Amino acid sequence: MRDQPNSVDLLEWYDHHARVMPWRVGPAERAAGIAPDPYRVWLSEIMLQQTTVAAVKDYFLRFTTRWPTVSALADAEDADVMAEWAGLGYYARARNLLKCARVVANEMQGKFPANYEDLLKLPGIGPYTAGAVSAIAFDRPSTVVDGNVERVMARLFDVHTPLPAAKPELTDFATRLTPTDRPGDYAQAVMDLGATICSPRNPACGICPWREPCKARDSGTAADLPKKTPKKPKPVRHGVVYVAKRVDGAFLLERRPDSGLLGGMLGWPGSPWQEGEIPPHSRPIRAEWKTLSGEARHTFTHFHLRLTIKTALVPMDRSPDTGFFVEKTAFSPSDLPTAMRKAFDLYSKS
DNA sequence: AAGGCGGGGTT
DNA sequence: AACCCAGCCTT
Repeated sequence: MRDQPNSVDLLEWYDHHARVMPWRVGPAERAAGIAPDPYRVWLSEIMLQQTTVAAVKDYFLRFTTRWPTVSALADAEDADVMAEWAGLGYYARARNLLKCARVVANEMQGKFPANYEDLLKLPGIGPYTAGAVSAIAFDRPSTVVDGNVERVMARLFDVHTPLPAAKPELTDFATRLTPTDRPGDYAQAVMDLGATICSPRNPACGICPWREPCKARDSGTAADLPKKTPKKPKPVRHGVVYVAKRVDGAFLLERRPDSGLLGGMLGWPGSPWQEGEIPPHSRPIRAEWKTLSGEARHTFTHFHLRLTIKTALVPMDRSPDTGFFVEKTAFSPSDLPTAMRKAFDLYSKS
């Protein structure tokens, strides 16, 4: 009879192969009694939602340098936090990040709750993040189920049910494997295993600490798991944005509404975006508009976008119908979400 | 239960 | 150009 997967085997592997990351307290440090800072664990886990480690690194370092504590972040201006988050995507995370920081700073004396249920109540914290913060920051035996863990469980137990229907079953397997000894290291170990050895495409089964008990390795189906229900094709939407430069170098921008696409972010004023023809709309300021050749292309979660860019140079004394001028010294393209930054890049090269 | 919500990487 | 990855919230 084949052995069951064993958390001790995984932890032994993790002790030698843990990835080094700016927010992580490694196994040796933890064994020496060094506890992680819950603020840094929480911030990193919010940033890591749907986002790779490589993309998060620089953002994490900038955020923690500028706002070293949850109270410092709670006192920040909304616009500063949104600008610092620009380019990382899923901007509701940044709005919820601030909401959460203010609850923790103002109602919890700057201390994050340690248990899963209380963490789950906070804005932007769902089942995954509640488990991750509870396990990693407070060494509680919470079960952590992210995409890596789903993949590892699907392979270990050869689950062929497609996601997301398989989620409860995979969570159940993950729960039964979670140890009470070193739960924080274990949570990071399963995710590291999924990110390195048990990777989506070419799993390195030959060097996997769980190769013996892995049912999918047994049956040769590892690389085909987990199954996923097919996704819908993305339609193409079209729109116009207006890049107005005042003669002193200031640019005309608008603050997008908090709800919806790119919510709370700066952007160029423009038309709505839709399939087919560009809908009727009004220009943000009276000027002689010229249309640039070419389009800025960007793909969102559920559609492709093609933006036509119109530009104008406007005199000092003219006031906009929409938006506000941002002084030359205060404007930075890196404050814009990527779609808007691409539009600016096209304008810059014209 | 289903769909909205980014961006980067790989093929 | 098409495909892959993937957690929280709202509806």
